[in-house]
Amino acid sequence: MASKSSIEKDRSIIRELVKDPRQTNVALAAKVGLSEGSVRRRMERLITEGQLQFAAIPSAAFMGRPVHTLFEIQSAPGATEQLIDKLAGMPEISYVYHVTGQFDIIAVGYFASSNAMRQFWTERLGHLDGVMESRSVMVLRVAKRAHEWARDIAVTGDEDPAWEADRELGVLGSTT
Amino acid sequence: MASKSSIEKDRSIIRELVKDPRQTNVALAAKVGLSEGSVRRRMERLITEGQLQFAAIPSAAFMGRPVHTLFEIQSAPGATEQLIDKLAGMPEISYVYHVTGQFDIIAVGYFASSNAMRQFWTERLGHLDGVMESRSVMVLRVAKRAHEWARDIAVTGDEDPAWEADRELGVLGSTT
DNA sequence: ACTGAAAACAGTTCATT
DNA sequence: AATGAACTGTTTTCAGT
Repeated sequence: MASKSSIEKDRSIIRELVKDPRQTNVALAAKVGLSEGSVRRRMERLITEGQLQFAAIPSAAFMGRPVHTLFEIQSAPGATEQLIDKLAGMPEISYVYHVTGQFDIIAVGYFASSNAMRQFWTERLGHLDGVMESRSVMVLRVAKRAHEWARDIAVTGDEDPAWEADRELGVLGSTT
Repeated sequence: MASKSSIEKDRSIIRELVKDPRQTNVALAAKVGLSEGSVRRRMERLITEGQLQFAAIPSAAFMGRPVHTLFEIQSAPGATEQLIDKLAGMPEISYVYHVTGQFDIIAVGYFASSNAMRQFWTERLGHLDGVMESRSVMVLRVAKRAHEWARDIAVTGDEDPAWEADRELGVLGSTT
C-alpha cells in the first residue's frame, strides 16, 4: 500500500489522540507507524499551529455550577462585535458564538443555581449595551458531547491558513 | 491558615489542570501543596468518578469539516428521547442537548461544506421520525470556548452522586 | 531513526488522622 | 479505614548524533 501523505499522518495522530488523549508517545507511535521522535515533533507542531489542543474538562456540577443555560441574543445593528467581546469577558459565560438567523449571538453559561442564572440574565445580560432581545434556554440533558475545536478562537481576521490548501473534503465519505 | 478540605483540594487540582492540562504531576503537586503521589491518586479517583475528563480536541477545519452548524428541533410529543438517541448516533453530529423552550433539541454538527450541511439537513434530519420542525443556524465565529463537562453524558438515570452533598454553592461568590 | 541521560511515573510501605 | 509522605524500580521523555 502507498505510504500516507504528511497531512494524513497528522490526521491519524490526531484521531488516535482523540480516542485516548493521555496515551504515551511510544504507544501512539506504534499505532500510527512512526518513531516516537517523529510523533512527538508532529504533535508539538500541531499544537503550536493550533490544529490540536488538549483540555482538562471538569464536571461543571462538581465545580459548583450545575445549571447549564444557553442565551440567544439579538443585538442592535453594529453592536454585535462589541457585545460578543463583553460576553466573552464574563466568567460565567463559557461559550460565545456569532451565528446567522433571528438571533446574532448564542452564549452558554454555567451557574450555581437557577436563581444565579436568573440574576445574571436580568441584571447583567439585560443591562448590556446593544442587547435588543434575549431568550434563555435551559439545558436539561447533554446526550452527546464529542469535543471539536474551532481554530478561529481568538483569531482576529482573515488570514489564509496553510492547511486550507490541503483540505481535501474527502474525509467524510463525501458529499458535495 | 486552616488546611483545605478534601473537596477543595480536588477542586484546586482541577483548576490547575484546566489552566495546563499537560503539566506533570510533580509540577501540579508543587502548585497545590501536596505530594506527587497524593495528586496522582486524587486525579485517578476524579477521573474514574467522572468529575474530570481529558480530551484531545482537533480543529474541525483541519480535520476536513469547516462548516459548523446548529440545528434547533421541535419534536413530536413523546418522540423526544428516541430522536435524541438517533441524533447522538450520527457521526456528523457532535453535540446533542435536550433543552427547554420552543425547540426541544439542539444538535451541533461539523460538515465538509455548506452543501454537505444542506444535504444532511434536508435528506437525513428532515426524514427522521418525530421531527416536527427544524431550523439551522450557522456558526460564523467562535469567540470563546472554555470547555466544561456535564457529568450526565451517557448516564442513564437518577443516581445520587456522592458529591451532591458537598456542593457548597459558595464557589461563585454567590447568589442564591 | 537510534542512543543515552534525566525526568516522570507506578507501585509499595510506613506514619498519621 | 482513609490519606499523605517517602522510597524504589521501571518507563517515558527529550536532546544529541
